[in-house]
Amino acid sequence: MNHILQSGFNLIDPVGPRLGYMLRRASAVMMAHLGASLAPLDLRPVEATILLLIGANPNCSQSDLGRLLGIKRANMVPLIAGLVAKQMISKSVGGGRSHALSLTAAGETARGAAEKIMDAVDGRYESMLDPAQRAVLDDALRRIAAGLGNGEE
Amino acid sequence: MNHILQSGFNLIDPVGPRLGYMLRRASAVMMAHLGASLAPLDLRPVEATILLLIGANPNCSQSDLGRLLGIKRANMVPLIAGLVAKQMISKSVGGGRSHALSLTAAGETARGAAEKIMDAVDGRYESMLDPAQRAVLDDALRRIAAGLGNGEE
DNA sequence: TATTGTTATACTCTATAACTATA
DNA sequence: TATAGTTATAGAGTATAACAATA
Repeated sequence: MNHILQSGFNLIDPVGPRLGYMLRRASAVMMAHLGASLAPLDLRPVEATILLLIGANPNCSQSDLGRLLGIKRANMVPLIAGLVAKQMISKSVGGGRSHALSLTAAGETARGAAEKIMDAVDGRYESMLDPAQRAVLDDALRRIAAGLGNGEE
Repeated sequence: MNHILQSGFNLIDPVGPRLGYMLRRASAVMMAHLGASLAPLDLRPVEATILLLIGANPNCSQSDLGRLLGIKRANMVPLIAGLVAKQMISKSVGGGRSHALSLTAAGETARGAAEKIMDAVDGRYESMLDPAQRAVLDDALRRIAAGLGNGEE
């Protein structure tokens, strides 16, 4: 087990302390953890998210989901088709050309299991912070995600 | 300009308040902003990062960079080749089979410009927070990125 | 033998353009 | 005409396997 010194170079990291890269790395760590935790359900994070969303919004359309998740219409097609193939969601006729999406019994079971896993993963990281820190983190992330208030640039 | 009501459905969002998804969205917003801001330099965020890293660590190898950035050896090849093609970095002989990477004059110019842009983007978001909030955010992101202290799972 | 650089390949995610169907 | 779903396609990003070169 002597693979600690794998290189003759110990790099100085000028980007590690930057906000943008810290966000990126923290996000990647949590997403990787979530992905590994959902793997036993044969669900990716985006699929679990869609199950939770349809559960909370029965009869929504896949375009509705795409808008909320920032996923283009065209890219929703294989996602929804995959969950239909797994018999977790079903389509019925909706207004216009849209479909009304709902969870099947198996889909509701998967949604419940996925929610439990997502709660557990979030909980593991939230437990590293005290309530005051969590409140500050929440507020900061919300403001960053909302983008720059005025100028779009 | 009446494209406010683009759908008959206003979705409830059960994943929006989750830590993992807030991190992901905040990261995506900042990365998109950084990408757009670097575009005039014809540099992607990962290329700008590599320029900063080589500037801080002259004569490092591309495997060193890959290890620090979490990019596989095989995927470093086109990245480094692209920056060599842009005449921003150059390779000289290193130990073993490795190359010693360094910035050309044009690369040093680009590195300086990229650093200024990265400072500006980070600054725009950091200015939305007071110093106490920034300190809490930094600490929280660092701990999340470090992963779970003990059990890997 | 271990490490580096390299090629080839595949899979996911994302983006655009174009087409069809429906209110 | 505007919206929804679909198809095809192209570009990043990332992963693995295999190979050559070098200490």
